[in-house]
Amino acid sequence: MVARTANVSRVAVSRAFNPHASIKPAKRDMILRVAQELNYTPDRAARSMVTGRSHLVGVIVPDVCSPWESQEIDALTTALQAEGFATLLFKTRIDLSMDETLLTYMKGYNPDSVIAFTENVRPQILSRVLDRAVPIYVVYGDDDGAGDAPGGPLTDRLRVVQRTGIEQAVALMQGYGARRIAFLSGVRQSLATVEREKLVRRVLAERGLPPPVLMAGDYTYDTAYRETLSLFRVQGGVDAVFAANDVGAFGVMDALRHELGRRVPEDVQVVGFDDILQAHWKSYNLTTVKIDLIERVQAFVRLILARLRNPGQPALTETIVTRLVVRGTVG
Amino acid sequence: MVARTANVSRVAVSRAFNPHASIKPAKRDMILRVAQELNYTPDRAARSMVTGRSHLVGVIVPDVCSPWESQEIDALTTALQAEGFATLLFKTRIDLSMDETLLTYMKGYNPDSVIAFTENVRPQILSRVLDRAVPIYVVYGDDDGAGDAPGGPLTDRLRVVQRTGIEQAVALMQGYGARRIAFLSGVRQSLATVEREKLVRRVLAERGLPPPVLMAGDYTYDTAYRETLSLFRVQGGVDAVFAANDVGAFGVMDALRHELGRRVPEDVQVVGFDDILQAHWKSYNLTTVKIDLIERVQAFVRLILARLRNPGQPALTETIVTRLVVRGTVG
DNA sequence: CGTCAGAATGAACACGCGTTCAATTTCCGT
DNA sequence: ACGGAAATTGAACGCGTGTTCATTCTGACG
Repeated sequence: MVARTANVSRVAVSRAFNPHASIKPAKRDMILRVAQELNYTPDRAARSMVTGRSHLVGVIVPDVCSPWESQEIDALTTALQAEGFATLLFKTRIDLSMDETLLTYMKGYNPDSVIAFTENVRPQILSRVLDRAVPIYVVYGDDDGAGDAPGGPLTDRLRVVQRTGIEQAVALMQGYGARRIAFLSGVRQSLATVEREKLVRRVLAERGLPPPVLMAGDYTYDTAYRETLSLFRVQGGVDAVFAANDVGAFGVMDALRHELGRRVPEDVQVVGFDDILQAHWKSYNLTTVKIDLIERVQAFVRLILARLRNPGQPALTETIVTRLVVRGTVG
Repeated sequence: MVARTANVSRVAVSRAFNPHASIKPAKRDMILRVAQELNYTPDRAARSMVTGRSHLVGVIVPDVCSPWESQEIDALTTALQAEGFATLLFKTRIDLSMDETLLTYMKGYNPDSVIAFTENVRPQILSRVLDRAVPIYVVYGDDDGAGDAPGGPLTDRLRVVQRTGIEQAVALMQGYGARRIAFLSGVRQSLATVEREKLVRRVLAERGLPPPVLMAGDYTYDTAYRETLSLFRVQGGVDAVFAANDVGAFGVMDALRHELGRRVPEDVQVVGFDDILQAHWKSYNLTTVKIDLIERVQAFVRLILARLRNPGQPALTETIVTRLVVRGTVG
């Protein structure tokens, strides 16, 4: 024990490690020096029992492999680490089903906050299972459907405005002559993809274009590849494909180029969604709707810190806006 | 409190949640039912204080974005979750420098085990900072350099045999006529890449081939792209490129095809390392040396469980073997 | 030198749990 | 019905902290 070695009380050691505690500077320095020699660190578990702060942030993700999610986790972990938090990572099943067992399991670790990238879990469930942590919910719709009802569960929100980027994308495609546009969806259960499809349909209608040809994807490369083959072998006249994510767009492009003999963008235009790092790889050079990762992660951190600073305050909302990044797959 | 609601002692509640405890089945069921209604879960922090088990596994990674690492984290998290552990994720700086501050920081969470994918941190440091957890160290060399000295720090090891896959790769390239082979390295500080380069040099010599032309990479696409341009614009006669990782191989291929007008594999052969999910994408269809992710993760979990079952036992070692996956970038 | 406010100190307590141990109950065989 | 072994129970304790509160020390001012 550090206290005995330094000939001080155990309380003094505690104070030495807490910046706001009242202790004589010389004494603090001495204790910290002894602690370092003894390789002592305050036990976070014991500390969290008395402070009620675990300094853990639970992150629930369906698929860490996905470039978009891994890049988000990377940025988030970096940002959290800078603020003194650690990332506690959990995985749901690939179909986005959020097992209530998993939430109960996570609750045991007493995270200070929870971020669920699995959009299909209702905030009601999240709030019911977790007691102390206020979950952060990512909202894609204009109507958020998260149940703002007073007396309802307290949930902070990050709203992603998808309409801006989608409008720019459709305008660009139309400007280069696209008329018959297909939409490759993501996993059906994903609220993000449902909203993307709805917006694409709406924007196309507003611009006097026919409704989108629907392709049933699941965010993966392989499914996008197969769907593209079966669509273009049967149906002609599709000028452009709007994919619900970048990886899906890659699958579309590879099927078009390497199996169907079509050129991108000369024969078929392709637009993706997310702007993952791979989107600028020369083999794809993808024009895509960007969700700014830095902005998004900073918004998460702001929400977490604000909520922890004042746990009782009403629901918080941050908003980020998408925009089109123009590269080489349109026009 | 559950105990009061169910009219039992607090001890009974504890026993109800511990499978090996002695309690009448009917009583346990009743308590668990009441607990569920009250949304009660044993606090892991409090539990870890008395059991000495946190059920946390610290994972230290330089770059979650990298496909290889994200895929490994994904598989590892799934496997750990199945065994009742949670992944505690930490990020080092991109240059692989393992900050001792980070380790001290992590120590506070009291992880049951630590896996460091940052290969340049010496086990001595890892062991000195962490007290309870026995770290797992990934070893790529034939001579492991981890300091097996008795009295040295206790460290479990996962040995990756890289020679097998490298021999197969070189044999295949040579079989298709390659003679002058370049090697694109990874980050200089990475022990994995140092060993890969050493082995490539050795295998080339054994097969009567000239030593490799060295390209200084850092595992990223962009650097690989640039290095390829500067190499092939100056020096002719390079038949093939052996990249230290798949993403680097992608950069090489894109530079060759989209900027230098060379065909792969007709003009230049390319081989990668890792076999990430993207390696089978049609734009690349990369022939690569596979490190089997499932085997690797299972080995990690075996090491963790074995060590926890018997904390005092001598150092454990698991071994996995690489092999070539033949696709379309050679021959 | 005396006084008093503010800073510094340490004893006691609580956080929520698993475990030990002695006391009590249950169960089986006769 | 009885004895004894086995199963079950609950009080007390400790894990390593931060915090409260009463006490002691420090230093400045009159």
